[in-house]
Amino acid sequence: MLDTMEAPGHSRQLLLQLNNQRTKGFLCDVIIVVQNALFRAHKNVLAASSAYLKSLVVHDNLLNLDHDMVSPAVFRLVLDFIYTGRLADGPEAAAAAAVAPGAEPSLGAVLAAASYLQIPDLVALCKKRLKRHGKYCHLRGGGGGGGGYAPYGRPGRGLRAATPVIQACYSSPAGPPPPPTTEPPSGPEAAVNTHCAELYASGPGPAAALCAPERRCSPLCGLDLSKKSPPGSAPPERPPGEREMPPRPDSPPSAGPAAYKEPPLALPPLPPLPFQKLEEAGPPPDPFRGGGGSPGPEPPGRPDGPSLLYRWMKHEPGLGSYGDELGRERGSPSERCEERGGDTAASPGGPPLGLAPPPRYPGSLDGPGAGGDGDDYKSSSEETGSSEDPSPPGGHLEGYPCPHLAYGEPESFGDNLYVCIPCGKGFPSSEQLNAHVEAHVEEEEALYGRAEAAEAVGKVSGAPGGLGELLRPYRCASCDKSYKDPATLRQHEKTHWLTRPYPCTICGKKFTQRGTMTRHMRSHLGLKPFACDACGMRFTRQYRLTEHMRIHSGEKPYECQVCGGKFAQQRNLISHMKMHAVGGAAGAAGALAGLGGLPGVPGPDGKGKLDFPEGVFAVARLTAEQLSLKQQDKAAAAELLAQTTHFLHDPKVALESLYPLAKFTAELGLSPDKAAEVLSQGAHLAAGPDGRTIDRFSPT
DNA sequence: CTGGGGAAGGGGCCC
DNA sequence: AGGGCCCCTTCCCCA
Repeated sequence: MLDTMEAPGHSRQLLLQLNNQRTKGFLCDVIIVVQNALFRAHKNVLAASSAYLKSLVVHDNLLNLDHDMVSPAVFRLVLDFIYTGRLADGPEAAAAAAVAPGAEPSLGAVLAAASYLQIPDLVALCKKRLKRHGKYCHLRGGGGGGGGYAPYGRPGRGLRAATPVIQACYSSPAGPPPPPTTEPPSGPEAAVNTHCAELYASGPGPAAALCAPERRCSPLCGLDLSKKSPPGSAPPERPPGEREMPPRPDSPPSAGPAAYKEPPLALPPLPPLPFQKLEEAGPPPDPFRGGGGSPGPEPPGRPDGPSLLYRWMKHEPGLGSYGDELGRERGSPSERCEERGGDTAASPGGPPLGLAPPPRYPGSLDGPGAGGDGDDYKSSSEETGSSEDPSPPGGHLEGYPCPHLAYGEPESFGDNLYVCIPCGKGFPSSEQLNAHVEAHVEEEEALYGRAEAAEAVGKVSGAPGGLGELLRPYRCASCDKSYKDPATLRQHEKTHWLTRPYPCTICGKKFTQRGTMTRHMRSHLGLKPFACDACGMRFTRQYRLTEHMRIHSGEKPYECQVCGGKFAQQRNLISHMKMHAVGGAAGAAGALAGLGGLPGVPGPDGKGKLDFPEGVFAVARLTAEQLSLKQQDKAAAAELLAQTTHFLHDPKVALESLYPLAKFTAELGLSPDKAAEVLSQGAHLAAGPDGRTIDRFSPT
């Protein structure tokens, strides 16, 4: 039997590694949202440290802490304590204050947070320190009124006016917070980015300023995904008596996204509200903060959402600095990777550097909304496996210019630490990567040069393409699609890239367009700037709100041409038509085609009225002629055939599905028999001599 | 249990 | 960058 032996310092070393990984975001599987700050951490570590967090991480990958209970600055200290066992003091706190004046958290606030989060060790530590300062008794004895913790006003370093809830929190450490007695912090302390593992949503305070690149607060910082609420889309006023929505005494403070959801009556048990604070922190005014409880006007000089987002994009390693900025910022990936390269010490026990396959997306970080998109992930990985993938054998990160972008931890690239996003090739030096990127730029220029040349030729000679070519002169070399302007073409061409240039920093999913990525990020963060005036429901997109408003107006502009059913959403009409298609392909085809005949209702291709191939009309004419129909029936027959677009592709199906056409043919004035005759003859004509369907007819 | 409808979330892509 | 629209998908409710 082996004697039990203990490696000295093992636990400390382990904690060191965990903290190291946290600061790099490596294997972080949970995001904690505190007001407008986001912290990344490990569920296991949180669960092992805090009973409260343990209860939350089981269910969510995104936790929202009540910032009345924990300010971002305080939570940073708490998180540091969890991962180090030390409570920052002295220089660190002073540094925090220097960076964000007023952000220096008070010991009382830390104690309150520790109590709130149920971290006994930290509670004990705070108490001990407070006693040492002779202040603990004050805290305990404080009154309930606002500013009741005046004893901590500004007693000294590390102690400043704390959050209004210290006392209440302290008195009920395990419970959820009572309603705040004063304004929640909205000042600079609301956004203190002092750690690498944080990123920020928008909000008052100098979050963006704190994220200056020189602070090297990457990988995550300065994220603003808020969005201006459109005029007239302001969140609705709540009914009297509901203006304040204090945390429910029986629920964790993160509960309650439905807090702004009307009506309160039929509400199911309130699900957690992971993002409410983020929404509040965003530009749109939120009446749910209460009339008198609004955060107040934004501090002057605060960067607006887009600019903040822009800055984040610009400074974020690997994020958004590619694509259009391919040439301009191509040095960035190198620098990032240099930084990352230095991180390799973070995993000394790990495998030696070597080409490793790209990491799978951390499933636990899929976050809300990722569920239905598994195929996207699949396709993404399929890209990697594509035969056209220029990646070297063994593969390397596709679209991971600098792996700490998403995960913070160095990946294994072998010597090729410098990775080109578009093609995924790795290079051993930034210079080589730059040279390679240069080639991409030249390719682009050559491409657009060709497009312009082609345009010029087309204009002069009236070459193939005619009007279309003139209207959309910028043609994609990969798929022959053409566009009006080079920017759109450039945008489109990214869809052909093997690697997508815009990865999500939370889940790693990659996108071809920055806008899509930021929209995706909003879904992670639950930012829903578009509110329905009628019911208060909020949406991530204006279009969704427009769609939603039809529920209230009763407008159902989309009508089924088969059964007359009306729909408020076009997508539901389309799915409805598929149901018809199950029962009769021709009927569905006719009905779908019929959409094209409805003003304002786009056809199944979604591009407006259908453009029937001239061949269809040719068949219709021939059919009508051969059947010797009456003149008006000829027109009806032609219309019938024209509407039945599937006819040309599968006449057999069309013939077998005549019945669903009955309604339509009746409207045309054709008897079912006559309609069947028309279709039958049309099918005969539409089929080639060998029985195959003729897809294209030349106009006669 | 199943199918259909209503409503909504999310991604792609063009303008 | 943002808006808009299309498509796919999911969830929920109800018959």
